[in-house]
Amino acid sequence: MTAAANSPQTFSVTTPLYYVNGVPHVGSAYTTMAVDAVSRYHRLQGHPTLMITGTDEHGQKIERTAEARELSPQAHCDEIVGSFRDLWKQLNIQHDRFSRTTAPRHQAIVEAFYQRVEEQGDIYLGQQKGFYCVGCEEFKEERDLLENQHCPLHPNQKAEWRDEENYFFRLSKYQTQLEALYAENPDFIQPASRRNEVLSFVSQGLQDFSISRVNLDWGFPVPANPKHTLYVWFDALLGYVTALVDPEDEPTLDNALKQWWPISLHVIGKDILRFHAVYWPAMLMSAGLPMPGRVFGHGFLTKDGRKMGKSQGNTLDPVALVEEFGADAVRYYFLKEIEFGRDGDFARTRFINALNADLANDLGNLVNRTLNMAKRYCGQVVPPAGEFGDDHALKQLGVDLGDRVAKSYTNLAFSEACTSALALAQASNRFLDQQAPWTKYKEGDQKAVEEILYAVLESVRLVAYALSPIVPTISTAIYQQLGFEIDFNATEGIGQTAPYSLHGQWGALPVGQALLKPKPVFPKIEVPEPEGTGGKD
RNA sequence: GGCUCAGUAGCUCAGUGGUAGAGCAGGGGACUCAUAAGCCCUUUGUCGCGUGUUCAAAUCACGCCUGAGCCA
Repeated sequence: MTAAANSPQTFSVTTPLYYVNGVPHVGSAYTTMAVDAVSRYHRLQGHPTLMITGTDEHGQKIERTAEARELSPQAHCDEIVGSFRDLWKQLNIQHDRFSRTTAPRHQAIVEAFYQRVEEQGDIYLGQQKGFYCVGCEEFKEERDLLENQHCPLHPNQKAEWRDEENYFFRLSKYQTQLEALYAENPDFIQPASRRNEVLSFVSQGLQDFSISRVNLDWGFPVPANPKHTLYVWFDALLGYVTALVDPEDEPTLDNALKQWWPISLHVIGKDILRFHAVYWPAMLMSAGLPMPGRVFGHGFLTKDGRKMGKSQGNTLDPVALVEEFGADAVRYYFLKEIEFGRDGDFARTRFINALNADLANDLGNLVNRTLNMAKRYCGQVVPPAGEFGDDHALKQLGVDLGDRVAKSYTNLAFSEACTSALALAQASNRFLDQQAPWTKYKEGDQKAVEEILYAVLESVRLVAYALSPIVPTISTAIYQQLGFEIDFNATEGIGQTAPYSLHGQWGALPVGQALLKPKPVFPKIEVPEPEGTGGKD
């Protein structure tokens, strides 16, 4: 086992590789927005950052879905992959890599990895009997099935009886090592509630799991025996490794691992925790690779308090949502209103309320009123700062905002980051009303007006910067109105043009900088008609 | 069935021994730089139910109810 190749500052992070059974749902968007936000934060810090997303395209379920659509599996996948790419573009996701498990280079990595595991004696041929749910791509215990062998998660599909030869991975061998991993790295699985789940699962004893299927063509053949097709999860997890290979490099394990391994953080939905927190580390142990830094299992989304699902007719289309409200609104709602790690709900009125209150009223209007005053009272340039004591209402909050927010982003506490940033905007509104620069201006106290406006403009800047990983377009609009030529959506160099070490501090706004004409950065969302289906029953 | 977590104002949540808080929504007021916005004030709670421990419990213990999750 080699030492970690990447430096402590390097940050590599993944979303799951999404299963292309259908077009992306809002849960995938949620994970991806969170990963994008934390990646953007690390780029601001100037850390070498690699943000990985992609798609998982093999398995029986894909094969059958494609068949039902009268398409080849590859044609089906290509089409769905397109809809993922489109959505990420609409949501302003800055991924560095998009890993597809059907890529030929992925096969090379999978074979190399398989060989290492096999050389460890961790793969053997065995017999697998049981009911198989194609929906889950998993064998089920009979007691876990409903009547007539229907899977509870896929009640419209009957689990299929299988009695077949499968290759197995010797997971049982790694029980002790896994338990040591969890004990030595208490933060390996987050949040803590998820960690407890995994601990209790592992403590019950680990069984080897099957890593191949017969009667399935859509996947990679098992190298030692092409009659078998590699189990979709075994190949999907390795998509993270494939993603690390530079596009111009040969797809070898060495090339994959040289710069970005180990992955700093895997962000996943809680449904696939076991694969990432148990199977995946064991596979890596077998292959002799260093462990990833963290696995974070976030919560699920509901809509109007109910589970989402096509069969219930209760879905939330992320594409429609972005088209209606824009990327920043969607990003802000999910990252601010839901504590990352817990389950959360989407409700339209709550969505509109939150955005109007925070982005339009507290922040947007603050920017607007302040710039208007700077235009009117200070010749549309950043006025002289004057001297601020440490007891200054805004400076007091502003001086450590950068550090607090940094901590929040590191912990994936996006909601907390937003609340901290917003607190400065709210304090600024209060400050303006207390100081009433419009009155002081009429009284001819120009110096006081300038000091007040500088403090507020600087606060606004700091808030915009702190929120930029979450609402990059709004932050850019604010920054540009403040006279900066900085674009938080620029794909390169943001860590140099707007480094955290400078812009994350109080006082980075240059005196005399020319301001632009104020223009609303986030128009208030008008509610059409309160008519209709209220909470009556 | 076993284990875990949650149940606090209309909504989202904080509060882990000293008789309840925040944000949003709702109501009222003063102001005017502003996206009718911001500011100030403000209504509402058997803190899921019951029993117990304690001078004192939302907070501890036990039981129950409801919801969510894990148990390959």
